[in-house]
Amino acid sequence: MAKSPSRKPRAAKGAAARPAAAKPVTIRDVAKVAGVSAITVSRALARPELVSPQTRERVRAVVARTGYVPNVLAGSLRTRRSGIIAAIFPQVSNTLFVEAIQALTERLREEGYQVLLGLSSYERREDELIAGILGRQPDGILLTGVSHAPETRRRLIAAHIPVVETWDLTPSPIDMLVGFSHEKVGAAMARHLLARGHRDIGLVWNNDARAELRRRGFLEVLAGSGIEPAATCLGPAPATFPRGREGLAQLLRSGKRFTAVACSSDPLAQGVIAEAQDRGLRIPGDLAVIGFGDLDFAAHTTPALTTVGIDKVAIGRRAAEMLLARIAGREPGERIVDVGFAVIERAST
Amino acid sequence: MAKSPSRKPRAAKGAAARPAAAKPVTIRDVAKVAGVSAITVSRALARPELVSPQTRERVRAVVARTGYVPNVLAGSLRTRRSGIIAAIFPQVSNTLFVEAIQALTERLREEGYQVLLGLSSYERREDELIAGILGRQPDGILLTGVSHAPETRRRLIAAHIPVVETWDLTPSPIDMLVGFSHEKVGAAMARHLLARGHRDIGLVWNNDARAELRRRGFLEVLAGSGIEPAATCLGPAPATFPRGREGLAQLLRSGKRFTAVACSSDPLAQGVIAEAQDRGLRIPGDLAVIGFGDLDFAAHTTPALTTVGIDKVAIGRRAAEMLLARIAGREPGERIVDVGFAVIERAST
DNA sequence: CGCCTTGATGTTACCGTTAACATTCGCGCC
DNA sequence: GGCGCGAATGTTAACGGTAACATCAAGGCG
Repeated sequence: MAKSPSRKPRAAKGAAARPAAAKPVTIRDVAKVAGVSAITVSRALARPELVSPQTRERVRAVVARTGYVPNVLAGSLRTRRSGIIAAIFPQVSNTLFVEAIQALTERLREEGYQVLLGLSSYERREDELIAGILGRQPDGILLTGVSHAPETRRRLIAAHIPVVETWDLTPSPIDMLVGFSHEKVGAAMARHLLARGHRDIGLVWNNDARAELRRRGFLEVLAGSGIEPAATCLGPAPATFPRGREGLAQLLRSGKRFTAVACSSDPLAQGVIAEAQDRGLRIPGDLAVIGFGDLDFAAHTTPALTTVGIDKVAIGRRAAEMLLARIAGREPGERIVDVGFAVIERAST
Repeated sequence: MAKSPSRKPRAAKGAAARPAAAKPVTIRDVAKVAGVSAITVSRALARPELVSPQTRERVRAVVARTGYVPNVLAGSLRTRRSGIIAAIFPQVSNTLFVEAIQALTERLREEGYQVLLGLSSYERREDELIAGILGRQPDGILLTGVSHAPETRRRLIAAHIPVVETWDLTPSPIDMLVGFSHEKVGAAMARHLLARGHRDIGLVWNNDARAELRRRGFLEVLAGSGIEPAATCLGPAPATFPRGREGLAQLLRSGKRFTAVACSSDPLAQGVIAEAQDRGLRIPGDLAVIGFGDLDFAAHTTPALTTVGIDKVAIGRRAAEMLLARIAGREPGERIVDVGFAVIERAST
């Protein structure tokens, strides 16, 4: 059997005239030039207070001159600290996540950690992704959501590193948790609409795991008043403006009557409003609309959007703090943090 | 040496009842259990075709049973291949970037590479960020933009790894390049408005480096017709819906007359439209609006937004291809790729 | 039948850094 | 003057893989 032609891991030496990747400068090269031992260079860079000022200066000069860049991989291997925190998100197209990522990254960078972002677009990829990432010896892991394959759980526990789950609540996290109750959010949205006198309610929703929790909370409250939603349009993530338009169009096509539409996220709500206005419906007169997320535009649409606000930055920062605490050997104040949420009443309902 | 064979002296501080981080399973542990040498385990996992089926199976079983996770750091140190591609972006809140990131990540993952995302929110951080990342021995780097500190250039060249710059063009990239001409985009936007008969034009723009290039192209074309913009509102990134509203409000406060507004990005344009409609202006009758980016909502606003479309996915994927080619020792087809753009005429102009 | 080839596996050393322990030296103090 | 001590620096040996080369048995072939 001839060798597969597709795989070519060992390319020939390639373009002959290539620079040939000069052997990189190592700590020993620097040491030799500076007339000290390797360990002294290491100290001068990592723990300068252990080295005399003159030596420190001499080493720094040589480093600058030679362009020495320490090989973090080698250092990590020896110290067993990679300086990497892995963060797994289902998507970065979701503005909510983005803000949390930014806060997390910022805080961790202050402490010298780098964030390795893993995108698990599809549920079943999460395990594979995490398996690959654990080999990189992260010092901590942040997960989005609380439902993970049992295999994933096992792996993470076996890895003996701090784990923070986010964006949701559960009484039994793998390790630590910072999030809020999506069911309560859904319930609050429903209560808000009921309080406004709505009885005929449509849903434009998407079907990711956490949105489904919000929907459950929403439906339970409705059911408590003996109400079923008039119509529901359920689509796949991500939730976008055009999907919101299409969602309302579908609800209207159903022929059912409704005076309010609840949406699983603000872009959907924005789309619903646009579609409604195009059809001459007045908001909130003819149709009330409520969203989720309080994204930047929510306060500035016409009419301004009633929605549910989440402190995304707090999630990112708290998660960072908890990981840092654990890494440092301290116990985090609480293992489970509920950041809560707030219904923000604006003009659209 | 009468040293006790016991391991961990264990810092006296930690919680007494903690698991004490059992020593992780190494390749030698697996080898011992499977009754083979370490290198055979290594081969069974990384290049199974070199190992007999029986051995392969035996090793796999032991790996599964012990939960062995190869230490990628150690492997990378020896092979000098980290399997990491670093990608530096100024922000992830920009949808354009997000789509490119996603395409890049996807393609690279197919080849077994992991993307290390670096966020250089502030210009001056880029160098620092890259310095830190180079120590992780990435196999390639993607940069956003083409203007970098000289120190950064030097470092990257010294690192002897493939570099792709993106989102812009320059005749002298560090290594490879895939982007488009922002000046031409600006010029095309201006030409579009001029062709529609507009002579009094306002700008709602933001001031990141590439937006400035688009503005320059825009102004040059106007100047070619002896025109200056009626008014300009220049704000900091990121470009958001509320900033668009505020932008138009400012232009109107200036008292200048204008029949069209050009925006440096679609969210700004959407905000401008919202503000205009709130003030009873008809679009495009009283005011024409053009944006940039062709984000998902652009085709679905009312009226639909005239904008400039960029093939973000192509940027991500081409960049990935170029890096992969270089890593494999092949020359990329072209070192400089212009993905172009297209003015998409819709109802708002 | 001996030589060469191929496939399967093993041995050794090394990747670049730093933990752990060792050494040296100067200085204060009894 | 001897001792202890801390500051500055050095030596050695990992960390956990895999490249490079070595070994060995089984077969092909003139």
